Amino acid sequence: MKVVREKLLEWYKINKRDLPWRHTKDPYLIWISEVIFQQTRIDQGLEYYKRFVQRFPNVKILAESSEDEMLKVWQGLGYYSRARNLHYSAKYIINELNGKFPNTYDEIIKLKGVGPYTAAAIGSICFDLPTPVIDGNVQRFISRLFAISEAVNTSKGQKTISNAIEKIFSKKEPGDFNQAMMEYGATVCKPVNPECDNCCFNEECFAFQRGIVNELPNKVKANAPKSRFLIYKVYKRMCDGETQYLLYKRDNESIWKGLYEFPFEEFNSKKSIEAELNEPKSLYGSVSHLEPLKHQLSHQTIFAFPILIEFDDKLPINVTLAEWYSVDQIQDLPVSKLINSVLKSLGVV
DNA sequence: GAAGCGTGGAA
DNA sequence: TTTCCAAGCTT
Repeated sequence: MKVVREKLLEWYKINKRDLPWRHTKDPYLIWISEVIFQQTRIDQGLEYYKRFVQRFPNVKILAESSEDEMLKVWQGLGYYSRARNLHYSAKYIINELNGKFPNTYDEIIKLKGVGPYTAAAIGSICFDLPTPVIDGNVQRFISRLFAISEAVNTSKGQKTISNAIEKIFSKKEPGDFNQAMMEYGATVCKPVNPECDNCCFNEECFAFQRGIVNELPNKVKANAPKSRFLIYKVYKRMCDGETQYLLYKRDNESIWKGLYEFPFEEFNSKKSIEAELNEPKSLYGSVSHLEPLKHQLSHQTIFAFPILIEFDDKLPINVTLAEWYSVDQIQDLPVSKLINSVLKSLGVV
């Protein structure tokens, strides 16, 4: 297996993509890059990485930023708990660790939002710790190389992958080796249409030898997303000559926590929403229907029916914790893709 | 251990 | 159009 290790390292040194975080060993910058690219493709996150480290170039500046501002930079990237955990951990590093980034696996993994993968990545890249990473790329590359048919998204399958990595892992160059496995999985040993014609491991790859490359990795299938039906209530008013909208910050919910949105009411079917919308009523002002939106999440399908409720005066609205924001103020509020679509249809953004 | 957490691109 | 997937972590 020594030959696999050396071929992979050699391949990486020649073929690695030129990416911003590959020019540094600053644990702060590596940390940011690793968290941004959790469950996220390079194409999708690259500009976010550049913006994030430009705005928050070190852990102190991140720790001193406001949550809203940091979430605004993260807006559109998804999995917002990553951003909130970064912020929390930055304050922890400044306040509890005297600003010194932890340099052992056990200390690194204590950071909120840092799990086995990210701790191993930071440790190996920044501190030469001999800790193998296991991400989606590695699971695919290793399961094919060793023809492992166990489901990789189970603890048993993870253990098998982990044992297999030990056979080829380089403790001498752990950072490069870890990145090499991931880079190979991302660019050659791809999920669909892997480039076996262009692969230097045809002789060593058990899946290739057996003709089962496209059957691996094996995974336990995810559940089908559940449908949700929401009416978003867009309250709009003129106040002192400026247009204002009523929004609130999601503090207690799990999804989109920390982001702002319009108050909503949930229904259990599209039919019940249509019945509600067809019922003519005007409590405080004129009501008009905005463009319905379908928003696909990994685990939910949201059917959103925004309605615009325009006020003639300053009648108070009793919505918990919601506040009026001017169009200018809304530009700085972090919002989900879905709410951003509603704001676009209103011409606010 | 299983479910929840975003978004966008590819097939 | 639908499905899968992408440098995972938390509860």
